[in-house]
Amino acid sequence: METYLSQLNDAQLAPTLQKEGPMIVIAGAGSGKTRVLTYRIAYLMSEGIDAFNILALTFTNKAAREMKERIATIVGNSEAKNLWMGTFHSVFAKILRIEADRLGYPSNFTIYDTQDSDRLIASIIKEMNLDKDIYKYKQIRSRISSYKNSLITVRAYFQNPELIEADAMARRPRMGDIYKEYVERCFKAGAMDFDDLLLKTNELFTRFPEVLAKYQNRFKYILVDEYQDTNHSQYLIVRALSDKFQNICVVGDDAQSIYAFRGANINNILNFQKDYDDVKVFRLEQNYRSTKNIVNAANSIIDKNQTKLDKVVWTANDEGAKIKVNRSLTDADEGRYVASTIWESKMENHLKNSDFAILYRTNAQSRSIEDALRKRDIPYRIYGGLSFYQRKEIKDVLSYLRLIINPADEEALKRIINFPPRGIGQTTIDKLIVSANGYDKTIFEVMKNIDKTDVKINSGTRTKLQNFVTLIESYQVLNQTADVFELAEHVTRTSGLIREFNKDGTPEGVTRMENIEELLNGMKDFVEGQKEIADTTGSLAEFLEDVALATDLDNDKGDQDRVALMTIHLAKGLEFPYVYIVGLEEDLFPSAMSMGSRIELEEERRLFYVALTRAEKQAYLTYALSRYRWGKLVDSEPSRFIEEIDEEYLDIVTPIEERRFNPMLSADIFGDVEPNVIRYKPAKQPKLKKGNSAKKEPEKFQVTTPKNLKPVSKTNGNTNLFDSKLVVGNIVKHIRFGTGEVLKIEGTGADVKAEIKFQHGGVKKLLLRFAKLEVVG
DNA sequence: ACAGAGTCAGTTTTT
DNA sequence: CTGACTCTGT
Repeated sequence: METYLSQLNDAQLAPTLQKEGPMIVIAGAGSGKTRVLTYRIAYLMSEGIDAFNILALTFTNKAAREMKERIATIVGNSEAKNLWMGTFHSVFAKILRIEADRLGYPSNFTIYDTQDSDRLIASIIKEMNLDKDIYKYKQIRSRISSYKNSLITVRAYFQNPELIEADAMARRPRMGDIYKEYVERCFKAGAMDFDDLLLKTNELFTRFPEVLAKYQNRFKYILVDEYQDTNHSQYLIVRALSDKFQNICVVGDDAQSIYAFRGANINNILNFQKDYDDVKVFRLEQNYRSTKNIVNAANSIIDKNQTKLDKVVWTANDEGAKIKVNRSLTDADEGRYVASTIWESKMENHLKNSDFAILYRTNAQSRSIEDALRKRDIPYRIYGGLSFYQRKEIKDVLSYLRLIINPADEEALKRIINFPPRGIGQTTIDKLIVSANGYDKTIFEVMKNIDKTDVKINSGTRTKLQNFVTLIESYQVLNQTADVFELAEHVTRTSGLIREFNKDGTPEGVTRMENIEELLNGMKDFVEGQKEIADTTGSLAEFLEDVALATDLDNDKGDQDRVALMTIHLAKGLEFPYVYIVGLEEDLFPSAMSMGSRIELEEERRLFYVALTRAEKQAYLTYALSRYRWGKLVDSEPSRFIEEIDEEYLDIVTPIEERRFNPMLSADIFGDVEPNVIRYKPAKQPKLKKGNSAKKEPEKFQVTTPKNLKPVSKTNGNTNLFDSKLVVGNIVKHIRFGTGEVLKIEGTGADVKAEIKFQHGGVKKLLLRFAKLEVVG
């Protein structure tokens, strides 16, 4: 039982055994802070503290799950189950469900994701007849989000002349009105956005001292991981909950604070010692993760920052290989370099794919890397970006389920009221919204009582509306008896969703079907998982909450051997033997948006520090001299961060120019491994006039798409445009064209190829049944 | 109501 | 380069 403590060094042991009082653990990268947190909880429990009295707030749900499992092996499964662990958002969503009625919310409130918020804001701006070029919904959303994170409610906003002034100066005098309307509409829809989960928790604790007392008494011991990334709202929650017993343990690293953009306040960790009396301070400075080269290089970077706590990270590990720095001509070359060196080191060292991670600053950068990995047949998995639950078809299914639980959910309703199409158009929906606002009812209620209202909608459409209401109500009845999986299966079948996606048998529709299938499988797992875990209900409501708050990382079962691709932000807390940091170019990393101030630049530098310290054995830094941005090749310069590393830790490898002509490393020898791209040669070779070879005019070709064939791809919901690539000689053109349209191209050389492809779900697919090349002239 | 066709603005980073 | 929005005609 006590043996686990022997796995700790002295520096780790001290905070682990510190049972009571406020304490902070300043933990350098790779210094074993998760281990300290885990063992401290296990230790508290072994000292007789009830698991019910411990609350641990982690950065991801996955981290919470893993810690819980580890603790279970030490103290036993049944005890560990009683621990409350999870992210701020998931823990307080649970508490809010219990206490919802005090705040006037239903306990089955919906959680709006960013997309839902965006759509609601966009529709409010439209309803208010505001100029959408001035009132950009994304900017509005981020303003609202930062208000909420700073606990500026609508009322507080209107009482604050400075804020009103600032928004007026930004040519957005109606900002406060939008904010007010947004909050009211969310409330009416029984919905909370991500920020509300924290804001409403604060509201709950301030307005109802007896509720606060209840949770203070319950959570006598509180632990917070990644404390440097908490925002003001989270800070206040922690303060309030820990106020009575002051048994608060925060762990973090100021050098890894990278979430200022979502309100994280680095001062929370810098000032912790001022917030509580007699704070015990612990430092973990020995790094167990990385080689000396990596640790020292990382130190040399973070040294350039002015704002930081005193701390020296060191390691007893081997010297290790130097950090490889590679320059490429283009982003595609960069991808090839990454893919080929992964391939080589896998061969040489018998490594797994999962030993490698490729980290980038922006999600858009994954494309060129993916292409290169695919050509080498290296399996990979992308984390983040457009997550599974944000895909159109998945959100459609989920919207039906959301509406079953909470018919007030306006965004879910708007999504599916006419999908699949049932003859309810925009005009009708607009009328319903206006009427709902007028009667102060939800849209669903208006529809249900359509005959008692004075809405001007003709009888045909009324019937359609009533049919829709009846459909949803029949699902609600089924939800009483069926489990999540059975219900969802029934819904997808009877709502017409499956028919809609299966309709034309397009590859697009097929992927959508596969995704829906995957969702249903996930539900089956969920239902079966719940049978084993006693403390959860396995209800639809619970499933939807999991889905709303789960990240890609949380869902990763880690059972597949794949190279990991993700943003640096997502990589925080993870480690990999081999790490590539790609796109180290000025304006990209550091981001062009962050070069305005020292504060922002220092955050970028911390981000780079986080990236580098993910590596255990070997780090690669790569940059390209030019890169495609918005379809245009743009020149770029190496990032200043490369120069900031002490040169003694670097190994500048062969420039890519020499590599790209090495056939062994060229992608071409692998042939065209994208089976979905087919090259066409013209049926007739263009004839060159004899004796006239001195004057080789560019030849003209044209591509015709026959009118009688239905397009297979749609670039958006209602248009038929094909994205195609035409290769004529060495001219490559990207063209978008419609059915029956004629394309004219010029080029030299007889070898004309037309690649016609389109994209869906991130996978390039072929479309060519109707492509025909003809030679003109 | 709806499909087709044309135009336009956008890239940090996430719960 | 791409998705989202707008305009047009049926």
